[in-house]
Amino acid sequence: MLQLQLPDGSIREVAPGTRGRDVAEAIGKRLAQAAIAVTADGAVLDLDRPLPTDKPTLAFRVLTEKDAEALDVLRHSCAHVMARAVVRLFPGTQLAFGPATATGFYYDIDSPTPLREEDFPKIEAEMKKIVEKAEPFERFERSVPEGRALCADMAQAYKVEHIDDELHKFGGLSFYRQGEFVDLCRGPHLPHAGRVGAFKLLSIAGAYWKNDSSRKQLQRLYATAFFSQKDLDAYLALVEEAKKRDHRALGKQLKLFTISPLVGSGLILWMPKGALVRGILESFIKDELVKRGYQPVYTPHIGRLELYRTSGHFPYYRDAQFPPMYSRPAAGALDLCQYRLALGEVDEKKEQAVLDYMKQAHFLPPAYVDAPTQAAKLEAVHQYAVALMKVLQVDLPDYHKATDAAGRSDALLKWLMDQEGFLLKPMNCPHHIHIYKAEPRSYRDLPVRLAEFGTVYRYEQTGELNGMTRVRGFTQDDAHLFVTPEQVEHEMIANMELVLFVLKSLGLNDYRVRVSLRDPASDKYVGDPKNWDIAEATLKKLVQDAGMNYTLEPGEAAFYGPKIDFVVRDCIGREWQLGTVQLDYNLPERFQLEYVGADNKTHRPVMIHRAPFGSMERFMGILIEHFAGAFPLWLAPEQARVLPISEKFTDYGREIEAKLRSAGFRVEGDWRPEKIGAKIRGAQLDKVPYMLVVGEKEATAGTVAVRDRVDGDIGSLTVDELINRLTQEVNDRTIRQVATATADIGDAGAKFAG
RNA sequence: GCUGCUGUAGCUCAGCGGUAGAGCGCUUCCUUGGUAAGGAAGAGGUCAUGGGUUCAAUCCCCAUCAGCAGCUCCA
Repeated sequence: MLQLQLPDGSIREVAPGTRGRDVAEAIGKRLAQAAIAVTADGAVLDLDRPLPTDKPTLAFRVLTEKDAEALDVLRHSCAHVMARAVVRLFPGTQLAFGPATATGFYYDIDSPTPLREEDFPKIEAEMKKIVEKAEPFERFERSVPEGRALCADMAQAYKVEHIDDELHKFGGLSFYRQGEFVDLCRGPHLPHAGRVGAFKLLSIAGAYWKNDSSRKQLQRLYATAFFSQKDLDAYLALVEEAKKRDHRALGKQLKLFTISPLVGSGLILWMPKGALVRGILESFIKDELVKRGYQPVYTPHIGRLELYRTSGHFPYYRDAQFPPMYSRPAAGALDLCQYRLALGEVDEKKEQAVLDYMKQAHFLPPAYVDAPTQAAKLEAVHQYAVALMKVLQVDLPDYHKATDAAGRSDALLKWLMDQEGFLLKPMNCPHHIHIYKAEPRSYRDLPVRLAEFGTVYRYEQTGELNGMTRVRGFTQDDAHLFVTPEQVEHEMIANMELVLFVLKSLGLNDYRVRVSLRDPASDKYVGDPKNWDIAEATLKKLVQDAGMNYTLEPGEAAFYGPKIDFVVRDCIGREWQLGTVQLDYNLPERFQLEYVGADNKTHRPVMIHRAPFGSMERFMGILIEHFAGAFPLWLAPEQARVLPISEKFTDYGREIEAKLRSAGFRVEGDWRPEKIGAKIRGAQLDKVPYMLVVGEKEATAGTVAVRDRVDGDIGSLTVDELINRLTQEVNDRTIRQVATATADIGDAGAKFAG
């Protein structure tokens, strides 16, 4: 017998082979009718699937529409319904993956006739027919060879490939049949399609097969489903609400920032109001840094190429940087040849990256694109380099002596190192390193903490650019700490505390902590693995000791070291890295940093990179959404607006404005010949924290009628009382209003694949 | 970068193979009012840019630029 422990704690004994549905029926008829699926020890199972017997006791629960897991089941089943409709309407469609997501589901498909959004009504109509027929989802199992043959019979090439790549490792395969539609799938599913209450197709986009950009791009059909139309409508309304908070829309409306194609995409122009907020944030953090023993420095926006060759940034992120600036034109062209030759034999993906880069730089050697092999490509580059050198009268005997790509690359690089070349700085660390190096350092000087609002430039792919959150020029509230190995832990903790202090000060309490580690399978990381081990162990210990909720994420580390990242979501559910603290044993090595220890010998310091805001641009973008544009008083670009009842009180209003301004507040007045209602509406829409209504009564009494953005009319105050109130609120950095409802449009992970 | 969609007044958007419309905003005038929209008049557009098709293109086709959604990437 099998023992089931029900949620109320009671135990129910059932025979082996009993299905979830049987138990639900035994408990009650209405429960059986409402049942969607069951859970056995947390695993969700179909109603008609026999309960597992490998353990004598199971925690058992019947899932109904009220349970969150049931919604995932519904959505996954709806994905099958959608796929079935698409296959009916577009014969020959190949199916890939179709999982439920945090807010809906998608199905990746490859159709001979690509789908378009105009097809949505047709697909939805077909889905409706399927739902109305309420056919059951029937599970059946096959051995791997049988299942593979079945998929091949159905001409589902992606399913076959997936079986060959992954699923063959498991003993058998499961399928679900619904009418004429059969799909390789792990399940679980609804008892029948009639349980799908409401659904809507949302969008269509490209997605690479198995998320690999070197593989074929499929069409991903996004949709969502709920048990009721009411829930669907509520979700869609929530999404609409959230979109109104989008920093790109609010930034425009509230005149915080703008982007001009003529200045360049991904380059933020901070308008006066946005600049004001940024300035306040900068002073806020600067004051905090000085208290914590930081030394502010300034460094230029560009640096010698050699600097970034040494740091590793230039070669490593070559195609994600603005092209280098050489004073001799020959150098620029030969630099590209060198880049190509240095890579030598490369994989398909890197090859594509090189091609793209050369295209972008308007440099494609003749015969390069058509060259059939790697060797032929290299030869084309070589011939081009020879021709260039001849025309530009560059004489490199070493180059001509070299017999292979590596030798030629070395010869070119040697020459290029002597050329004057600059790079827009992609990172601030090399500059700060040279401030460290500018004087001999003793262990007594350490930690040296150099801080700067440093603007860096990175050539992000066009498809990545996004408002203020992903840009090509941004300012980090950057600092580099040079510490002894013994100081690492203490300084790391201090910096995590600083990040937390910043987030807390702004009421950003909804973040997650990511410990970004290296991917053991990748070769992109530099430095001694031993140092990596030390660094990673240190970070793990820190977050553990701090009792933080964190996730370990291999593959997320910087190429020079692991990091602790603070990740927040925007209003439409996308995640962005804000604050970051990074531990680095590598750059000190590369730049030969030293200090003299108590033993009078030289030692190598350790570097900590950290930016509590991340970048001013991204932080501002997130902050706009966090407050829905309604900044707390200490940050509000316009803190109060004087609203005269009529033009007769303009003079009195001007007086109030002047008094508040001289008390240090950012105040404007609405002097238009409008009625008070219209002026209030304007101020509310501009999200001004305080509206100061002045008319006959106030002018006579020497007061102002204060209207609060949140609470409305709060009665009359004298100017002194008002100043006291505002001063208090600014000093406390009071946060009175935060936008809470985030529409989880983002994909927080697939629930049921297949 | 890839796939798809989009680009019309300062903003949000309608529109059509026969050289342009609304609402808001702006300017001026009237109104001088008490806590989310008073009234009237007016200004404002090379319909993203460059080619092509056509008697004729804002509309159809191509390219470029820019934006949006997603994928990939992110020091």
